[in-house]
Amino acid sequence: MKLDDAAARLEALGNPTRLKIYRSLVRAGAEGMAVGRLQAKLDIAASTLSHHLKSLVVVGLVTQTREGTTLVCHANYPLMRDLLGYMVEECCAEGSCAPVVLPKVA
Amino acid sequence: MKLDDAAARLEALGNPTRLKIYRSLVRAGAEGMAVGRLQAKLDIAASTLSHHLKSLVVVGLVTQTREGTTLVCHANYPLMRDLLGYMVEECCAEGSCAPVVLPKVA
DNA sequence: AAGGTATTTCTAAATTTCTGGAAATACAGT
DNA sequence: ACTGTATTTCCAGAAATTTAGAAATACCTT
Repeated sequence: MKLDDAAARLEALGNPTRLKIYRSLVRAGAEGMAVGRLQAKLDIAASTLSHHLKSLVVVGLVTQTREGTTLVCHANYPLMRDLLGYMVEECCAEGSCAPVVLPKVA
Repeated sequence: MKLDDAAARLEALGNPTRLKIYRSLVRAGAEGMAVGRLQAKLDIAASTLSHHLKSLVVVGLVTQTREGTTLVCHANYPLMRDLLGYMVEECCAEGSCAPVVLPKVA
């Protein structure tokens, strides 16, 4: 991962509302969560949520799949893993925040 | 760590210039790096650098110690560890980005 | 095609961020 | 006290973000 990409992803997560969105999607697990349910849960305007979701989708942290009229959102776990891996590799010193072990996905 | 604090720290790192600053400080290791050297290395205006450093200091990711007229900056490793720990705990699902092992500092 | 639900896009206003020149401050040495 | 180096603060402008109402679009059902 390039530094600029990492920064863009950190920026996407660096907003309380978007971090809540992302966390909700992580907790929703593999089945994900529809935009509408996300909106009810977080109690924000639909257009506002849509903008925030777009920010997360653009940087790849969230993916969306249509199911009829509803759009289901999913946290992109592998990308988060890569991002955390980048942070550990580039922004941690041995013996302080590292060693952080990031095992390969089976 | 609270969600709002995590978001604030991610936002601080979510800017290419600030991420470069932080990475430089990590690589500088325990002795840290003076603001002046950082400025020469990154080739940005002194006032711009000062603003970015302040952002990092405010959220606790960077600490500063005076040595005569020069200000030496240090990456706050334990806080980065906490931040990564938060991300793993709150924003990772078992078996996907987790398991990420964050051993305690000795 | 008509109607209903889900979501996005348009538009806009308030706020914040980013940048850096200029001036001010901090500290050391003479 | 004066000079010089290091850094911050003041100021300002351009650009981007955040928010959300209103209108538009997408899709399903009948």
